[in-house]
Amino acid sequence: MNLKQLAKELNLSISAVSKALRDSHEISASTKLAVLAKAKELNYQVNPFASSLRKQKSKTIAVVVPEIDNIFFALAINGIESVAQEKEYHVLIYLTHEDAQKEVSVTQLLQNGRVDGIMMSLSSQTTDFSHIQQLKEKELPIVLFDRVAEHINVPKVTTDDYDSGESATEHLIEAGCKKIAFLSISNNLSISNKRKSGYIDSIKKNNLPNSKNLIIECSQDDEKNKLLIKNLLKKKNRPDGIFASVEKLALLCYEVCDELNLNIPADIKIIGFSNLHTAALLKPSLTTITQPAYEIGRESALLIFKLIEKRGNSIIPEKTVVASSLIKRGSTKK
Amino acid sequence: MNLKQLAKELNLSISAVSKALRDSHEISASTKLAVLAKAKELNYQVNPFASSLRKQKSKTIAVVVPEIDNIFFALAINGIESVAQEKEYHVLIYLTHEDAQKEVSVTQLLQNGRVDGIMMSLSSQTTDFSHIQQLKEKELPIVLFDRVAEHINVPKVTTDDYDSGESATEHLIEAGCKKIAFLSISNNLSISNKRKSGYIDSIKKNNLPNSKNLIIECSQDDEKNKLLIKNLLKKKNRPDGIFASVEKLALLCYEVCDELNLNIPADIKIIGFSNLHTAALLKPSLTTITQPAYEIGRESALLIFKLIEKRGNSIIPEKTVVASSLIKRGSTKK
DNA sequence: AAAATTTACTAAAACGTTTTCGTAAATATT
DNA sequence: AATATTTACGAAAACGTTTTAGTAAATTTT
Repeated sequence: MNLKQLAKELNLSISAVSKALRDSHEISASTKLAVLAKAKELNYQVNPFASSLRKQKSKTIAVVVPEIDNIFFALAINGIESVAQEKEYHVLIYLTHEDAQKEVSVTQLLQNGRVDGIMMSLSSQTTDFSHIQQLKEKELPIVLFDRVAEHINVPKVTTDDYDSGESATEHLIEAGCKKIAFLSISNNLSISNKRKSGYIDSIKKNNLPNSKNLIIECSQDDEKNKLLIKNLLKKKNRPDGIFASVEKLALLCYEVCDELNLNIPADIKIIGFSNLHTAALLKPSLTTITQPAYEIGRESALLIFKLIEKRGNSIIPEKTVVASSLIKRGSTKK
Repeated sequence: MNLKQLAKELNLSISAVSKALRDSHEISASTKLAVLAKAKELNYQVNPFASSLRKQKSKTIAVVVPEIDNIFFALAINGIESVAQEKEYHVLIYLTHEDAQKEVSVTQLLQNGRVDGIMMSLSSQTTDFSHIQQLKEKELPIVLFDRVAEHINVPKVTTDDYDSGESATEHLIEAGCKKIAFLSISNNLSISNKRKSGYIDSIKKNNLPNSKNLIIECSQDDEKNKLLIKNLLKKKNRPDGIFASVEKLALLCYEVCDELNLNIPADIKIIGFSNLHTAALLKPSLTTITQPAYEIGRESALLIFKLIEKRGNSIIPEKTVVASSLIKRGSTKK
């Protein structure tokens, strides 16, 4: 069922029917009624490709994320989808699996008009940002969220990573920690680095030991990460507090403490960025910096639609920050 | 940059260029080379809408799920995406948020050719399946996964819910439980009902009390669910084992036991369907029936592509079952 | 050497919309 | 009543591809 057939049924021209369907003022009320009725009767639906081809609009946005089996990204996508649904847009999902090359190829794939905008969270392996710059130059709307590239002037939505890094560290200090380690996930990632800066500055401010040995550079390989953490905690003068920059590192700490028979929080206190539903159910419950993942998703989506619908005058903020919240639980009890 | 411009640059006709790009035998090797080179130089990319319009193929599949911030669906989507990437297909995501009405409207939305196939996991509120039947009649390929409708003859991919229900119950019995409760999530859901059947049959086979009072019908409202569970465990002759049909109900049990000061597994043993990363980190660690979520996603995707690429002869299995595995942990220790 | 076939292309239609432009008829203005 | 404007529609172009049908020229077959 297409416009041609519908028009024939109605004894009208294709253009009249098309106009009637989008409520054009050129069409009389009675004709509109007839068209709507017939369209419903015959279950007419606009062909999206013909429409997109003609209008040069896809009514679709892309979400490019490193992984989806990570509650943060799942929640962010949830937020994005909620806005897309309001705007009657469609959402395409692409996973990079932390592979910079795949990120580039997806980015190139999306430059053919398939989407009206792209929302992306960078892979931890991405060190070159020219593919992002390219989108910018092609004037394809893009918003980076959470894992952003600092020095590229595209709109970015993040949480207050530096501040949260500071307050997480302060919280450990208040809980009595004297020697706090920081678990970094990747030197490529803005989130990791900003959280680290917050940590370092807080350590300095409080005149605590600011040793490079206390900053552990972890990777995507959890076996290796576990070994790194184990070695850290096996040392004679091991730290009495750990600040994990991402969820999975905090969980690895729990595993290692189990294996080394270290008591949390008596022997060592742990805090980590996390959106884990079960943080409160762990023993001890895990003190977290909980990121506003859903809101970050929503904010990013609202931004991308601002860019898509942009009229000359509107101002798009380059940075949007949605605050995280520190949720104190058992793992940092005095 | 489109075919027209590219053809002009090459002093060729549009059709020659189009054919060269898809390696047609009608075009000489030298011309093909020239076309490929120029296309690369000018960064020509096929317009997907023009192509889809002409070919009546979208190169896109839709995934319709009740929620995404649920590790099971996240993993399933991961599996689906891996196949889609291999096939160079695009993946659209739609969330129904357990709303039957939204499920119907999404289904209708997708009947205009936007996708070549649909993979769906039903909402817990869905009781009428005519929208699925409609897809079937429109010959729009559809595969149901995990949460399927039993009596509709479309391909379905699930785990061995009945068998797993049985073995979960047997496991509790072997661990010494004499009075086992089952937490159902929705009477509309095949997964819940099949797991329940496995439970009931196992209970009967072992001559244990088969009381309706031991089957708790939970809902989407976690406050209410918690109350139901609390009431169950407050009873004088409370059960000594609980089989939670879905992850979140198992977690609620942990919360309730905490609040009621019941010791797991001494006072009560718990087993639940779950894909939780942190199952092993809970105290005690949670015994789970772990579903092959990623594989279910992959299988469903492979099936949808079989349907999409269907040649008259190929046979599509109506039921595909991927086995779950029982992972014994602390919550069911003798 | 004539006829048949193959090669390598071009022209044009088709996919189904949307939108611009044109125009009779109806209505309003002077 | 003559002119201007509005109403309500239709024709046709355009979006960018893919594919069918057609055709000179080159090659092969008889």
